[in-house]
Amino acid sequence: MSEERSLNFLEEIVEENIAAGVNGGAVLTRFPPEPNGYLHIGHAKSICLNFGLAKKYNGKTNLRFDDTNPTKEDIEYVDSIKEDVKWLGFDWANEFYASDYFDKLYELAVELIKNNLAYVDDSTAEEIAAQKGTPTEPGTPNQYRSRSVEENLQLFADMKAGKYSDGAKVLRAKVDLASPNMHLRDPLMYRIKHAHHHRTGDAWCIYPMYDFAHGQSDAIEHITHSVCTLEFVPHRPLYDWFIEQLELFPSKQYEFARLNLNYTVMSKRKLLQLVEEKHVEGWDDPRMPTISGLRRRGYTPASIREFCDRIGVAKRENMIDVGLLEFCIREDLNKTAWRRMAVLDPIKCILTNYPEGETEIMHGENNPEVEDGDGSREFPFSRELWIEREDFMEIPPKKFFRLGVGLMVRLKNAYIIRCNDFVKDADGNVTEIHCTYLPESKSGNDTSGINVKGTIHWVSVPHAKTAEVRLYDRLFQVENPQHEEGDFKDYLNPNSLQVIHTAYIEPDLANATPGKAIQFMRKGYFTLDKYSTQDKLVFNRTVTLKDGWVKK
RNA sequence: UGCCUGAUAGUAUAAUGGUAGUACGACGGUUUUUGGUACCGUUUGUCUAGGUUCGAAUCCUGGUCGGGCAACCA
Repeated sequence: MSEERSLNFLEEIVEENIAAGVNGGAVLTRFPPEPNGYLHIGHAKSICLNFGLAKKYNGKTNLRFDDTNPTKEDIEYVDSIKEDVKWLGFDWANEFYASDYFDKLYELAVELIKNNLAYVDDSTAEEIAAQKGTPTEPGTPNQYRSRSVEENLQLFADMKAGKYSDGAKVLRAKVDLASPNMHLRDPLMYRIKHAHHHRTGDAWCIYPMYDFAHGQSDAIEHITHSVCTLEFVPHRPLYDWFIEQLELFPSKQYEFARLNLNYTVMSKRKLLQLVEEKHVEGWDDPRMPTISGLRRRGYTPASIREFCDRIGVAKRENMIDVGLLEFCIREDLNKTAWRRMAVLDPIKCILTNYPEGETEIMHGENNPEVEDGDGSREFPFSRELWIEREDFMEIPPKKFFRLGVGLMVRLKNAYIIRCNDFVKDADGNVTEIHCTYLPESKSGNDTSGINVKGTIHWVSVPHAKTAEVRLYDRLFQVENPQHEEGDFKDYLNPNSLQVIHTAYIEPDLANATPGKAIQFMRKGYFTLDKYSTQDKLVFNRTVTLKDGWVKK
């Protein structure tokens, strides 16, 4: 806990409420996803907020599925959402579904009809839209608005009984057709949908709308602080209206600005499109901003929570730089990831003065950030090594602390070598580098007295294992694809995935497991892909290391 | 141009009438067997015009700019 950290506006509201004794000082929040897609980093902000607020003030949080539209929802999404929330590290007090309340909601609707505050309307969707007027012109009542309570009661019962086809009738709240707030112009409460629901099956053919389900569900559960995003601000008067008319538990709605991350999209509709049109592998493609994508990419729950904490909460529209997310994962992984060596773009380096056929065992600590190195591992050294192609230059510029003819570097956890020569093929590509090693410079008992600026990673040729390595870059080429002209998909980054089919890795890496982060020294943080096999290891790059080396 | 809502360094976020601060970024340096990490330093800001006040990022008025609202979606 950082001392003297100032409160965000939601915490201020909660503290004021507690001080004033509202609801006896209780704090009960909820996280209310619709099970129509996978959770993304924006949901993580909401999850951290709702669970965090409750935890801070000794309250609880319910997980409630807002499952009032059976045609878009599926049990697959329910399962993934539960998995993701748990993975993020949160436990809900209760698992509820808006569909649990269908009977109760029906009763409440009947109550409104009895109080002459709701009516059955036979108009088509188009007619209703036209009769609602425009933002500058008031709506006009139709003939159905004045139906008697008895008739409405009967018609609504008939709607429930399945006497009408989809779209034939709706139930509307009788609020104010002239309201400057469009949401108050007799909003729909129920529509007819002869559709199978993933939980209630075929028990219902009428389903409540968001505005007549969400607030009522909050009230039924005695949610004290119903936290949602800014686009629901205009719904709040209606949220309050229903609760007042029905004299329910006084849940209150508060709104914050949703998370926007640059170089990606966050709307479920757009993410669904990317999946369906195969621009990505699936919801858990490591380039996706989904929780499952981030998990597969190698992000940790702690790093995502830290990110949500750092971005703060306010009511102002924001665009967070993805660099902050990357900072959070680097910060976490630097302290936990074991260091290993892997050569992604190999070139052969031959130590001409090292005996052929000889092998030495070298040692390296798992993580220098941890006391005693978090243990160590062994790896073989020999005459022929794979090194990174970019660690050699034919004509090295000033301050190039790597290899070039006449230059010396330290091989990590091994010897200092000097580059003497190199071999080119017919096309002018460098194919081999010839070096000599300094026998007295071995790591651990270096008596050479020589200091070199650069240290490079390497893997012994005869001992190396191979793996496929996937390098990910931002999904889009522009900061805000949604804001650009035309189709957002026109702005996809064609190089968001680079596959390296054969990278050479040190033998110990055969023991990698998905979710366990590894730092390929000098290259970045990686994790084994969830679909990797023993026969073909696949590593995903979570994030690069910060690179302070600027080429000129 | 009806209603709602917001505006503080490049990006976020504090300061709640009393010294505009913090983080990320960028730039420079020290340390380093990762050009990583760590540490140190530098950098840049109150949308605008008035008003109230000893004093305004904060309160008031006008303007400007951004976001949202007219789904039988949530």
